[in-house]
Amino acid sequence: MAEMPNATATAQLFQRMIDNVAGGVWKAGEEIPSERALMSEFSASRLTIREALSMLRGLGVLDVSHGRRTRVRQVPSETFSKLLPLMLACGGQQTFEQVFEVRLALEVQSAALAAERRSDLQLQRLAALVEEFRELKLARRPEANQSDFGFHVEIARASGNPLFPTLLESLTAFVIFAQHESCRNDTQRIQRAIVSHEAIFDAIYDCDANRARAEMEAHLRYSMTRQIQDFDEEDIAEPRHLHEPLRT
Amino acid sequence: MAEMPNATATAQLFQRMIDNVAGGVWKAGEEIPSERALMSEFSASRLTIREALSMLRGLGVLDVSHGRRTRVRQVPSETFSKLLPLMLACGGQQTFEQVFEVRLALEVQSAALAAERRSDLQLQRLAALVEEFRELKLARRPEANQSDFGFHVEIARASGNPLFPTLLESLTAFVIFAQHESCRNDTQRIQRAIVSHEAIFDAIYDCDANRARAEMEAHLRYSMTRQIQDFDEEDIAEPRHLHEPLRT
DNA sequence: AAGCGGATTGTGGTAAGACCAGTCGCCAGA
DNA sequence: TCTGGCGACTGGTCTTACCACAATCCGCTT
Repeated sequence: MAEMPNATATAQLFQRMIDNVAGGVWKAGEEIPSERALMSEFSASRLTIREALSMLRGLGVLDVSHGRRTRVRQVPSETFSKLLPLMLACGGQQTFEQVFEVRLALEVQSAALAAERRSDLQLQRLAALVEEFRELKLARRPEANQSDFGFHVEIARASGNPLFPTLLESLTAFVIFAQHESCRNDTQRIQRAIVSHEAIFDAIYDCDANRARAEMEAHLRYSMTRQIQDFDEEDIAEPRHLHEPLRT
Repeated sequence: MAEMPNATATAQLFQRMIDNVAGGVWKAGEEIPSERALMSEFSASRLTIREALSMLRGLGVLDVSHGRRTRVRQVPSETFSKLLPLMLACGGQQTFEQVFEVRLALEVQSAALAAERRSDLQLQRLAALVEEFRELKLARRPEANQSDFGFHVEIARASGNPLFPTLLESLTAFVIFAQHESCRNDTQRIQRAIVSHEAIFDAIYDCDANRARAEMEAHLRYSMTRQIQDFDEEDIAEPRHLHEPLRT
């Protein structure tokens, strides 16, 4: 299938292992052979095996811990969270807006889908999150951002397409800590945020895809401009702190 | 910055190196110290250093080759391409439709942005791709699919946001080989595909974001339904071949 | 017979040392 | 001045050994 005779042994192994995962030979959630076993299977030294495994581990594909067998991760989505800051560090500037644009594309679509497909249970969860957000936000608690995030992810989940919440989580993990630094909490913004969430919820409640789309877009565009504005005001001197490592 | 005393030495090193990259200590495009030097800097054996470096390499952050010093990659965006198939393989039963839905979200948005931001050079390239696609498609050449793909990516590129082409390439690489299997080339479809491309191009030419959005959505929705239809007809028995390893 | 605890076995984690193979730069010879 | 080769880097790979952790099994105790 793939010929790469002039690549290093580690790189070849890495590729073969990727094929094993992508091709379903190593299934998600299951154990892969031990390093000693892989040595004979791939005819390589343990070091080389471990290097290739490390690359997989860096990608978040493998779940490897001391004493236990190594397993294939079920959902390596948080890799995006690790990767995005690095991409942004290596890439160019103006990346904050770029992430937001992608987020807009995904969320507008997922809101519309959620309006069409949401289950009653998901509706209940959304209602609870709207309420929680309102209370936290009015109390000016910092957890409001987390709740905000949860609301958006829950909508993505309600779209019925697991790719949306996965991608959204990765993108938002990058954005979220910037919020808690720079989000100014004047009364007007708080009100607007709460009302927006309610409007989005209502549209999904009514199964009105177009309204959900429009409300979500309005909500995101507003908060995007606000945050970029705050960001520019406060962090002109040192924009790099955007790239601090992310914690969950 | 980050305390993790009970993690493995490799994991700690990995994190510290990530911090170095994200924090700008190791700048993009520049060389990092040699492995022997890192040994004393981080007080670890070369093996441990190399494992951590391998993880970075797996993430596409480092450009390391034999004999030369290791450098920080400028744009590790293609990591997404490696990662997405793996995510899809690990995530479960993603279907064509789900991938297509995400693609729709991204492409509709990027078409609108392209209409607002496209440069003249990009417009020329798009015009050439429209023409190329028409000729290949009318001749029923299989390269038409590649050209089709190129047209869509070029639009994403014209959005001015590099995340769009990156994500789109990853998603489409996943879908594309299914096309050349199942794409039926009756005259009606060929005509419609060509006209759609031209309509999208015209909207971008006119800088009409709304029309670009609408045309792109119509185009994708149509081809999505057609392909899913063909797909279901032919491949009911074995939908998993979606997960075959991907080649460029 | 059933429950429990420690020894055994297997796993990944780390170390040190050695050698191979590319790459680059310096320096001597043409 | 140019050019070739030699040497000093670099990363790539292997070997061997030992440590730490986890699970498992077996024999002891109850």
